[in-house]
Amino acid sequence: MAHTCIHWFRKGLRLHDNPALLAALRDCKVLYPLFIVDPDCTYGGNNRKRFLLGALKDLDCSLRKLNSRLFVVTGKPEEVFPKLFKEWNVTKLTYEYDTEPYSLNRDSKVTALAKEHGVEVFYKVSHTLYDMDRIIEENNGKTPLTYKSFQGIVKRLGPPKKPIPAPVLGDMKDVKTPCSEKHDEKYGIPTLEDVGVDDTSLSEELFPGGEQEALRRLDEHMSRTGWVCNFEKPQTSPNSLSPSTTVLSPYVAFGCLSARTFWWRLSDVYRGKKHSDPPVSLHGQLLWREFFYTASVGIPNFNKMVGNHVCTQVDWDTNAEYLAAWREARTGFPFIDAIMTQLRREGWIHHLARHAVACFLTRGDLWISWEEGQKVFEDYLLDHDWALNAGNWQWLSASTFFHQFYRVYSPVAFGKKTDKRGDYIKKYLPVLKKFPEQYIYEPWKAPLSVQRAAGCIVGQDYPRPIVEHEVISKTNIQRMKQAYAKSSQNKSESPIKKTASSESPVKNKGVKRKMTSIADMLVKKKSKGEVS
DNA sequence: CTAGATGTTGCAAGA
DNA sequence: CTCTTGCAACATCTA
Repeated sequence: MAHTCIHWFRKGLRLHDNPALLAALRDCKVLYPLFIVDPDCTYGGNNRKRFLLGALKDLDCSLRKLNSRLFVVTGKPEEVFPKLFKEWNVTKLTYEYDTEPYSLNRDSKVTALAKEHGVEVFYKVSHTLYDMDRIIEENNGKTPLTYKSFQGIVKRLGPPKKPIPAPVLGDMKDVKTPCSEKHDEKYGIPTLEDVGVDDTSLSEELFPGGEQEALRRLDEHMSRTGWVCNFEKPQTSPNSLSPSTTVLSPYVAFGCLSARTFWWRLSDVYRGKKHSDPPVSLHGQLLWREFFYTASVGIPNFNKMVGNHVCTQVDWDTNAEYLAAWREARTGFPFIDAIMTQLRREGWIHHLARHAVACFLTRGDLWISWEEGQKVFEDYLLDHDWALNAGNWQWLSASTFFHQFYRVYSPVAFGKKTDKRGDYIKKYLPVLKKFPEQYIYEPWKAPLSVQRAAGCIVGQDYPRPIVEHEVISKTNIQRMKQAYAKSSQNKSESPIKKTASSESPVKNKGVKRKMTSIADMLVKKKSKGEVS
């Protein structure tokens, strides 16, 4: 059977370990590699858009080497596809499975349209190490809520699948991509300007998008054998002047780098050597990703507090002033403001730096909902990932997964552990550059003479702290205590209404797997047996 | 059922 | 400088 096939790139912006693409090549004579610029997707802020366009350019470049091209079309997928199905006489559509609610909904619509047009749909799980549904199934339909239990499940499932190689010219000998003279005009990759980005507002591109860049960086890191084997996440620094971790996360988030490729390359490095283990190792980091992905599939309303059964309900304040000060790096706490500056400028901050600012925004100081922080990170983080962002915000706000709310990060003390001199602060907040070490984390404590000598008066040139951390963090711990007390009271008074099972609803806080989604019902049947 | 250990990454003070 | 301890104190898992 020789199909005319569209391979739809969404995430998974790569040729290596792309089983749906390879499946398309196996039985088609005509291939259209497609990316749709979907107006319903924001693609985040300017840095994320630049990364995406870079990844698309790289993809097009790699496809050219296979005598093919990338077709970029703007519009809602459910409007784009019917036109393309007809225009190109399409008989098959392939894509990588995506578990985000928006994607599931979109894909179910597109699948229905494909059916109407007699187009066969085929997809594969390759964004994650495992099929999330399989993990939940292995756990008797319950979503694991601790890393330990998750590890146990994964151990029973065995190591993830090995990645498959990228297609080579030989795979293309019976496949053509019809390209007109006007390809660039009609289907070219949009410019930054096209997607509404003023490129003069962007700073230096530290992490260029694309599969080639991803694989180059992977090679670079994997050659540091000792470093990889000894890697322990909590020992890495949130405020080093250059990243203390791999920063491969943006590449994994966009699918420029396959998680399975990353996993097995790590296994190669580990082989025969003593090495660190999950949760702190690099393998452990990939498993954290799987953990949050699984939770995002199993827990309804995962990116919200209300309607999220595992999330502690907290009476967060609405405070536009505080939120803006946090987002715009003017809280008056240099460590917090430096981190937020790095985030906005460069699109990446260290995991522990995320902890510091997330705790500060929510349970630690400002008492603002983690959902607000989630939105800001969605805009700024190059490695933004729906499931990980929601999961980590719940963790840091001590709403879900993590419960030791009395452990509060200090916006002053935490950074000192790894950067006593405040070099990181001085890099991102040059206005404080001349402050002596003694006051760099709390410039408001410096005598006026010292402030004058540093050429920076607190209250004029740099903001005064918006809260008194020592006081407010103690108040907030009490507020958290109340929220916890209230939520455990609610749980014992009104047990969750799915009492069909014999388990106690209090103990069995882990949600039962939600009903099979519409997308599953429509799509999943087709590739049963292909997926796991 | 209870008691104790554990949980990727807290802080401050003191030995 | 590294390690321990008290601080106030959560849910979850295991014995």
